[in-house]
Amino acid sequence: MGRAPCCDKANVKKGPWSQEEDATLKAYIKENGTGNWIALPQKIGLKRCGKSCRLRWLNYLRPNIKHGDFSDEEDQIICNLYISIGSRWSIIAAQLPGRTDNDIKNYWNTRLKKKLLGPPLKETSRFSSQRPKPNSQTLTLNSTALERIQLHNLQFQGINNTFSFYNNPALWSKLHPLRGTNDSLIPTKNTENEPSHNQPVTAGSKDQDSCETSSNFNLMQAELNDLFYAFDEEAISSSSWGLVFQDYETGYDL
DNA sequence: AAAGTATGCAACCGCGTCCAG
DNA sequence: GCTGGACGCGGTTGCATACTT
Repeated sequence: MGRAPCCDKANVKKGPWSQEEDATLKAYIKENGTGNWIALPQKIGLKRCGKSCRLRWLNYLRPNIKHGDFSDEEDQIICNLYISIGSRWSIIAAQLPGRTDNDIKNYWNTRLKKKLLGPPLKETSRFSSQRPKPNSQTLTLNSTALERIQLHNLQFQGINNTFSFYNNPALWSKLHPLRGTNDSLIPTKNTENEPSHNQPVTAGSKDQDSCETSSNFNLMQAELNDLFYAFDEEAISSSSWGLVFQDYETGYDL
């Protein structure tokens, strides 16, 4: 016995929304606000699933939704947060006013990932012939983990680049918007007695001109430690992980 | 110009979480 | 503490459009 369906699938319209449907939904919410999404379609005579109405409202109809190209700063924020917390799009979206999680997810999967990492890595003969093929679950976990490591590696390589994140203190506050709160989302290895590097980094909290490369390096090292602790223990310890770093351009092992 | 392929994005699906009863 | 309904989220699908051959 499974879960009861949220709506009568047979009598529900699917696919793109018409202007009339949009107008009906918008007018109702403007008048009454959002409430019970499941009951809403019946109230206003829409042959839509309540979840579909919610999605349409959140992603397109609600005020102040920003569509169109992402700025470089938004790219940077998405990239840094993806490294820090992975594919938690709703949290990432919360840091980008006007952007929706769906928008960011699509943007990442279709464009930003390619822009930063290059085209998808083809399976190498080494991987396919010498390593046990991971099951689909570990494959999914690994690809996300691997992307994050590769992105971190790119930032590492860019340490001497004036425009890189690590040499751009103005962006630091954007890296850890969740830090500085008591409910940090990123587990760290710090014990209570150890000095914590996991402190909020805020732009202007120190003399930006005095930020030497070495301190940036320390920051980066600390973040790399955090990164590994953020991964599933299973992902790190699994012998089936097949972790080989490869250059996306050349395909050579790093 | 037509067919095939790639890309981008809106929308759907299923599952985990939350919370009232 | 348990249960069921609703919500919220991330992954996936499907379609329209753009691009290539």
